[in-house]
Amino acid sequence: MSLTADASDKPTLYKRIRADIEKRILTGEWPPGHRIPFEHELVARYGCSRMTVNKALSELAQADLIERRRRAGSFVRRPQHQSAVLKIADIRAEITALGRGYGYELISRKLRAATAADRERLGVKKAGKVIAISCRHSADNVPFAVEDRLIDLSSVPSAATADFSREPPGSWLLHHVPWTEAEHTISAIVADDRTAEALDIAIGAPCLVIDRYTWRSARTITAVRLLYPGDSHRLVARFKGG
Amino acid sequence: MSLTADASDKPTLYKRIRADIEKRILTGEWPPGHRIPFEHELVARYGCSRMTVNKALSELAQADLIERRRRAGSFVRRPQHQSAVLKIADIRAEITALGRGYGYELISRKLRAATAADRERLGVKKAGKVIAISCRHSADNVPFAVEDRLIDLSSVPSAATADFSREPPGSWLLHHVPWTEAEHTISAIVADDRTAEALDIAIGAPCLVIDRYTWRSARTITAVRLLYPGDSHRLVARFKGG
DNA sequence: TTGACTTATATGTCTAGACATATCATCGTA
DNA sequence: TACGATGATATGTCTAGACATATAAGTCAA
Repeated sequence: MSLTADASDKPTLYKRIRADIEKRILTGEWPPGHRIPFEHELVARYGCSRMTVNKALSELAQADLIERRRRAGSFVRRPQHQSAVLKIADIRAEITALGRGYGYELISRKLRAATAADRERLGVKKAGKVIAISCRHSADNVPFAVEDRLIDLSSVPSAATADFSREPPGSWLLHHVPWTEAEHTISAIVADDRTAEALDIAIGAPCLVIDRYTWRSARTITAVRLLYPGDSHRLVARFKGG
Repeated sequence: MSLTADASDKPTLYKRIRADIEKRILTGEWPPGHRIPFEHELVARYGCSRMTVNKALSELAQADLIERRRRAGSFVRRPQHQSAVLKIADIRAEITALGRGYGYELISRKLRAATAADRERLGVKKAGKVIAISCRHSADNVPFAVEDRLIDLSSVPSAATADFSREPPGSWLLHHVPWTEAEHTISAIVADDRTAEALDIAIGAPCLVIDRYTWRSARTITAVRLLYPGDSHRLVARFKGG
């Protein structure tokens, strides 16, 4: 081992302890189930107080890399049964990150009393007003995605006066509604005639579908369906863990 | 406000402080940009030491709910530009979670010297041996997904003797390779004749594609492509945050 | 063999201090 | 006006203790 207690340290001590342990886990030197040295052992090894070691281990536990059990010790966790994490980026950010020009076009915007279908889609019972928006995002003037969105005006009244002909509703909401929870569903369909025309692809071509349903504190905000050309668009996720 | 300092406490103090603040942020009472009370103010309010308050705030910062700036204070963060986190579950776990019977069937298994295409797919330069596996997962005897996998034997030599006719390679790898990193790409295609037959769907039907590329400490382990019937399969993600 | 009780122990939380460090605000100077 | 030095301040890290609590493991009795 080389858990040296000194070293010319840029990072603080607890970070170094955390990094040391993390490295051993990630390289497989300490496999899942392996017992990590007790706090008092690490205290002796690094020559610091227990609180410092505890902070390092607590953060590793919070990151699900280790599991801490009273009286037993700390153990390397088995990879989270093969689940992974995928990051879905904002469309504008995604296009900009690709170094391509972002374009936005409002297709339609309707303010109406919520129909039964609208209420079902938003998961609300009470009738109220909604805004239905249809728009298109493009990259270098090539259709990138079409968006079909419903906003619950009783949750976001200020959306009634927002100008969605210039700003995409997703960006607007992001800046006007603070913290949210959301549920995403990803699926695939083949393009019908309307979709094919909007995305400038062939009828029957594959499309990636993202349905996002957003709320805040049990209050529905918006439901959106994004359609991407399936053969050209890709969602990429990199993750560390199990 | 009702930041009461006492109360019949099941949870510990720092957890209660953290929950109090989190609630205010999530409900929008403290919007993005809002300055959270200084540590010394919270110390006074809760009647505890600074370390206790610090622990609560540190965890909120780690969860990206707040941002801490020296000398300035702690602030509610603006939602992470509309990125989200999606959990992709293991196929067997996914099917079992749905309360359906999991079925597995090995279609082919070939051990061979890596071809140029294999090396490209695995992202390795050196020639070596690989295992190519094709298999199918089903739910209640209905095809659920087809899997096409490549395992780098120089990284996982023991895979050569594994019995993939009984155990899915994904599960086997999970139990024999500790911690990994991975990259996922999700896209959509339409079924060609071979895929259509394997999944028992029509040619031209939409399919969801997940390409997963897994490595450990810069060492390639496996590359896998999963094909799901796109109209029936869904990836669902729930998340909290921006 | 099984079940109930006891004990040792590692983690969980907390304190009342300490010094370090980044940075905002102010004041003085060129 | 612009720039540079200075001090105030909030967070960042750390200490050397403390008591609480869950639980593995051992002990003893039914």
